[in-house]
Amino acid sequence: MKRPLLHPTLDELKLESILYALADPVRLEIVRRLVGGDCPLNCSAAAPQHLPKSTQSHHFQILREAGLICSERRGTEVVNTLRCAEIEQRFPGVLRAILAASKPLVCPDTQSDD
Amino acid sequence: MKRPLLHPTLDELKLESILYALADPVRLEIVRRLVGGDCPLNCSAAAPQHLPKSTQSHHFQILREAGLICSERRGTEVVNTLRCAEIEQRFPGVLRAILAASKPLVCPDTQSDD
DNA sequence: ACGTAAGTTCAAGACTTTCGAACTATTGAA
DNA sequence: TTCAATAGTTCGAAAGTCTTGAACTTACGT
Repeated sequence: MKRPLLHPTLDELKLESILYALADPVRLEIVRRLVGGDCPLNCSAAAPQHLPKSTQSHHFQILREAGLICSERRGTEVVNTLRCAEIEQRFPGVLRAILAASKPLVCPDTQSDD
Repeated sequence: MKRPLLHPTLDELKLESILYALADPVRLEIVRRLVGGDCPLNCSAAAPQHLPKSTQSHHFQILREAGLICSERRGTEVVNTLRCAEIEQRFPGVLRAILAASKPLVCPDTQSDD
């Protein structure tokens, strides 16, 4: 039995849930892939390869319920988009800064190496 | 037996750990109190009242190990400061945006935009 | 030395996460 | 329409994390 895909409204977004959702490396990677491309991705395409499907489903539920992504059933798949603008409106700068920080672009002359 | 208070270096900071630490309402509140005042606070003063001490200790450990706070023993207490500048250096804008978003300030025009 | 105050450690129960197995729903082909 | 394949969901169990009371440590003041 598939439940409807529920999305919180702008009002219902909680900063803590968003941070929690982004605190997991797998979920952060999913979000990065969604922000990267312009077109919506299905779950398997947005998730890292070889992630068990049950785990994948769990991660997407957390992202959706935190309000980070919008998921729509399209036939047999679920296509996902980042709720970028809404989150930016509610929590200005947060998602942007996190996404910027999440890519430690290895620029050997600007970064001190480890 | 009390273990030494270990702090990650700048290099060792992980974005995920920082987000995870801030994703808990109690810990976010602690961080807010630390950023609010200029002087370091001991654990009991920084934590919400009536929080069991074992829970408090656990939360401070998570904050410290994520690199968000610096804790120093001062006699019988542990005084804590936010590692604001360091985190800003490593993950620009992240902590600032989260703190700004965490308090829906009554005067929205006083917020500096990034 | 004693009592007090501030934190820490430990252990147990509650809760969460992960993942295989079984399941559902939609599509496309025969 | 029936069948197989595909994309996700649900369930259940094992492993892990969180919360908290109780017992402990450490430092301070008297």
